[in-house]
Amino acid sequence: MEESNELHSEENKNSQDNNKKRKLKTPAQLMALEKFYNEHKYPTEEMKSQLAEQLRLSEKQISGWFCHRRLKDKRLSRDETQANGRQDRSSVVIQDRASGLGQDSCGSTKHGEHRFVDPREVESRRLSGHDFTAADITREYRSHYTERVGDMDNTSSESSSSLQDRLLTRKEDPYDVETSRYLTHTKGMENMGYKPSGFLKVKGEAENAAITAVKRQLGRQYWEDGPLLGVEFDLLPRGAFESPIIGSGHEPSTIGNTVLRSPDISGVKGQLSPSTRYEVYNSRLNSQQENPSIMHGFDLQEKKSSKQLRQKLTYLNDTNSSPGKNSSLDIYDKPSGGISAYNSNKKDRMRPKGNYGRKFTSEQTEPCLDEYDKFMSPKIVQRNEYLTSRPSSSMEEKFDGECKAMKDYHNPFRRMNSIDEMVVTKQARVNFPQRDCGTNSFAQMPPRKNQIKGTAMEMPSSFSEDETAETNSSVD
DNA sequence: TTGTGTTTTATTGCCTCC
DNA sequence: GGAGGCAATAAAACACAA
Repeated sequence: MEESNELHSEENKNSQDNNKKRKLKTPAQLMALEKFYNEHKYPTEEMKSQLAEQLRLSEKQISGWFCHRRLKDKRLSRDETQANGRQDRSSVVIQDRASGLGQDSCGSTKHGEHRFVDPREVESRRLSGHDFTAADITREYRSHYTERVGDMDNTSSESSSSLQDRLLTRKEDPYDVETSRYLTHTKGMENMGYKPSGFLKVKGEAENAAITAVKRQLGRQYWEDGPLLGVEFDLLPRGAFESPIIGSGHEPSTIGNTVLRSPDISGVKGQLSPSTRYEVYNSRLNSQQENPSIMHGFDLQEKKSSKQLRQKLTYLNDTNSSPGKNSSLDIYDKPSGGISAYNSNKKDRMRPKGNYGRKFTSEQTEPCLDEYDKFMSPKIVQRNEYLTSRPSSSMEEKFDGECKAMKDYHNPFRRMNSIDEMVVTKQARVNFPQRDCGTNSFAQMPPRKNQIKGTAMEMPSSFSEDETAETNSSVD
């Protein structure tokens, strides 16, 4: 009895100690959470549960993280609003569109000031009245409002969710594909009990109609793809983005024959959190890529460079890895000189910062190659290979195949649907045993049907052939 | 090495909705 | 009343400059 009490007190003590000290999320967990947050600001209970299980966190932690993440969004939103307080409405819209953080889709019903239009409204409309599949919704999200939703959704507002989503690289970011696939998997959605929550919960159709009406009114003031409110922007002079950075501490990196210049990220590198940096990096790149009008001054080479630059940055954002590292712990805990050529001086050197550079306690174990890491890893290697020395075609094929298989293989929340899928999964395990992480649910993820071969699978279906060819040519 | 500032995480209380 | 969410707060972890 005494022994038992002792044991209990010991456990309590341990648990208290464990609870007392906050534990930092591992980079992989953060990335997964961020990615998930980009897709679902208000995850359902089941989603949280799944996420918690897969990230080896408690549901409480998950809930708390999402809560704080939303607060962070809101705070950023407020800051941006204050910083741009003098801007007129149109400018605010511009800023909102560009920053991706200008709006918050706070689910609270008591914060009317933040009641901006949210993708969940679209979601709400669809879920409430129309028989759209989850894939449709996902396409809607994934296309980042390139499809005009009533000619206003992409102009009047986008939530930080969708914008952050947009901020994330879509072609390169493996999470993107992965979570997207999760979203597109209707069955998975059903399994997850996908349903509107939070903000969406309290939004009735009448409200949607009202908001939509406002959005329409606002939206009409904008051109579909052009400047706002009739403001003409001068085309950027040719080479405007070719500022002579050389010699100013930003050393260009060379990939093949293409010179990549480090983006002007020194200003944001200083104090931004990992996630924020992640957003900023991508927003800067995506802001160029998303808006075709900005591309006026770009010739093909520049576009090419931009793509490669983005790819490089994505690589930098996703990892601080060195080649050959498979585990996320390796990736994040041991930043190596693999990118030293890119950041040579001290000020701009790409060192891990924030959580990316944080040490993790010994008891804080990384989820054993959760789906994100597992399937990210090959790409990391691929990118690194690509950046340091162009991979041989066989290398490419190898990684390509691996990536494809891994992406198909490690699809979170997907469940076995058929024997065929199980067979394929088994095959995938044989192909990539080193990434098989035991009986983790992710390890049982069946491959995806309708696999797309090669790099094309990394692209949203909305991408044109030209872009596909272009991307391929950039690789060439 | 140290002090300071920032970010992240955990906790608590309150509010709203069902 | 319970669940879910937001806001405020404290504290830990980290970055950075002196």
